[in-house]
Amino acid sequence: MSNLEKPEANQKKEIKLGRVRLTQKAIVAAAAVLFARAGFGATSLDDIAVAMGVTKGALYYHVKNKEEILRLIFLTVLVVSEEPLQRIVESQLPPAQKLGRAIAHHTAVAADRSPAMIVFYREQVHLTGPFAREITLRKKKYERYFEQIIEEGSQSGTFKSDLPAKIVVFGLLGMCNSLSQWYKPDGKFSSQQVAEVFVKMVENGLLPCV
Amino acid sequence: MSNLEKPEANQKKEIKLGRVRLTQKAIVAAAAVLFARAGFGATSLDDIAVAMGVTKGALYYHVKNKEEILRLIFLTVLVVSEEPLQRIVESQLPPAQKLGRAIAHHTAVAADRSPAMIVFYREQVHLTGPFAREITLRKKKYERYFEQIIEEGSQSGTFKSDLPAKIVVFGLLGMCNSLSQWYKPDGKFSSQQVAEVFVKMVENGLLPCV
DNA sequence: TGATAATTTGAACGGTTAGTAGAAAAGATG
DNA sequence: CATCTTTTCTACTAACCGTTCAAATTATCA
Repeated sequence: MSNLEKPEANQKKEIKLGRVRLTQKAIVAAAAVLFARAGFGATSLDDIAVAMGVTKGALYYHVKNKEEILRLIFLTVLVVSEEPLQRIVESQLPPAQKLGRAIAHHTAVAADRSPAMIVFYREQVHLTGPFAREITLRKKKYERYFEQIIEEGSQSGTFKSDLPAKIVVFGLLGMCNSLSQWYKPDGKFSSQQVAEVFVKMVENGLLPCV
Repeated sequence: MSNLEKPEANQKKEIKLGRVRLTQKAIVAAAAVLFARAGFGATSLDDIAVAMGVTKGALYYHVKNKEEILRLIFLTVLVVSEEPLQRIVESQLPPAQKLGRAIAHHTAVAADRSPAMIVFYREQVHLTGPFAREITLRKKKYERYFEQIIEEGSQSGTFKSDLPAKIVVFGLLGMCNSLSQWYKPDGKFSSQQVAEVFVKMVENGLLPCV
C-alpha cells in the first residue's frame, strides 16, 4: 500500500557520454562526474556502465574494483596538483609572488577539475588500507608547501609575522577548495579572475590601507 | 581463495555511547558523528543502532526513516546558524564590525558543531524532494547576508569596492567551513582565536601596509 | 496490584549491489 | 580462412540495507 507512492522518482539524469572508447582513463573520468553528483556510495557500477553505454562486466576488464576507480581519481588530482606547486615553492621568486602563483595554481586546479576535486575533498572516507594513509600524507605535504611559503615570507618581513602559518594556510586552502563547489566554467568569471580576487584579498585585505 | 585475505579489517571503531536515553535528538547527534566519519551512504542504520546500544527497529519508533535523520541534522545546523547572523546584519554596527562578528559567528559554528557541519557541507546530495530545495534556498539566503555586509561596506567606503562581493563571500565561507575538517577543540587554538586570525587576514591581508 | 500505554526487540521482506564466471562477439595476425 | 587476443554481454551469487511489524518488555499511574 505504502509502496504505491513512488519514492520521489529516480533523480538520476541519463547522461550517456556518446560511447567513448572504453579505457581506464575514460572510466575514471566518467566516474568522477557521477561520484561528484551523487556521492561514491550512492553511485553503483551499473550507473557508471550505463552512463558510458556499456555493461558492468565490461568495466571489470579495465579496473580491479570500485575502490580502484576512486583511487585513480585521487591520483589524477594529485598528479596535476603536486608538481607545479613544488616548482613554485622551490623557485627563486620573492615570497609574495610565490604565494600569488600558488593560489592561482590551486584555484585553477579546483576550477578545472571540479568533479575530481569534489570527490577528492568529499570521498576520502571511502579509501581504505595503505592508500588511504598515503593520501593523508600527500595532502599534508601539499599543505606544508603552502606553510613554507608563508613562513619564508614572515621571516623575510614580506608577510606579517603575527599570524600562525598553519591557520593561514588552512584558511587559504579552504577558500580555494570552495571553488569546486560553486564554480561554473561558463559563468561570469574565469578561474584566473577568481584567483586574482583571492590574491588581492589575502595580500591586502578588504580594508583600504590608511 | 582470494576471499581469504580479509578485506582490510573493518575500520569502524566501536564507539558505544554508554546507552543514552533514546530520543530523536540523541539519534540525530549520534548519526551526525557516524555520518561525518564514514559518510551517509556508508553508514547503515545498524551502525547507528549499535553505536547507541539498541537495535535497528527501535530507531524507527523515533524517526520516520534514514533520510529524516539527515534532514534533522541539516535543520540543527541551520537553527544555530541563521538567526544570530541575521541579527548581526540587521544591527547598527559599522560594516567592518559586522563582518568581524559574522566571521566569528560562522567560525564558531563550524568549530563547535563539526560533525553536523561536515555532514551539512558534504551530504546534501542525499536529500531529495522539496526539502532539498529548501536547504539550497536557505544556504543561498545565508550567503546573501554576508554579501549584504560586503556591499554595505563597499558603498560606504569602508571596504575596497573593486572586489566582487559574491566571490569574496564564497572565499570567506570556504575559509570558515574548512574548520570543520581540521579543527580539534582540544588543540592549540580556541575557535575565537582562529576567528581572529581569519578576521585579520580578511581585513588587512598578509602584506604589511606601506 | 493490575490495566494501559509507551518503548524495544528480533525476525522477516523486498530490493539493490559489488563482484564473478563463462560464453559470445569482435578484432587482429599471418 | 584459421588462430589467437581483446573486449563485451548475460546470468548468477552472496551479502547487505532500509523498512515493516507482531510480539515482548518496560514504564506509568489509577
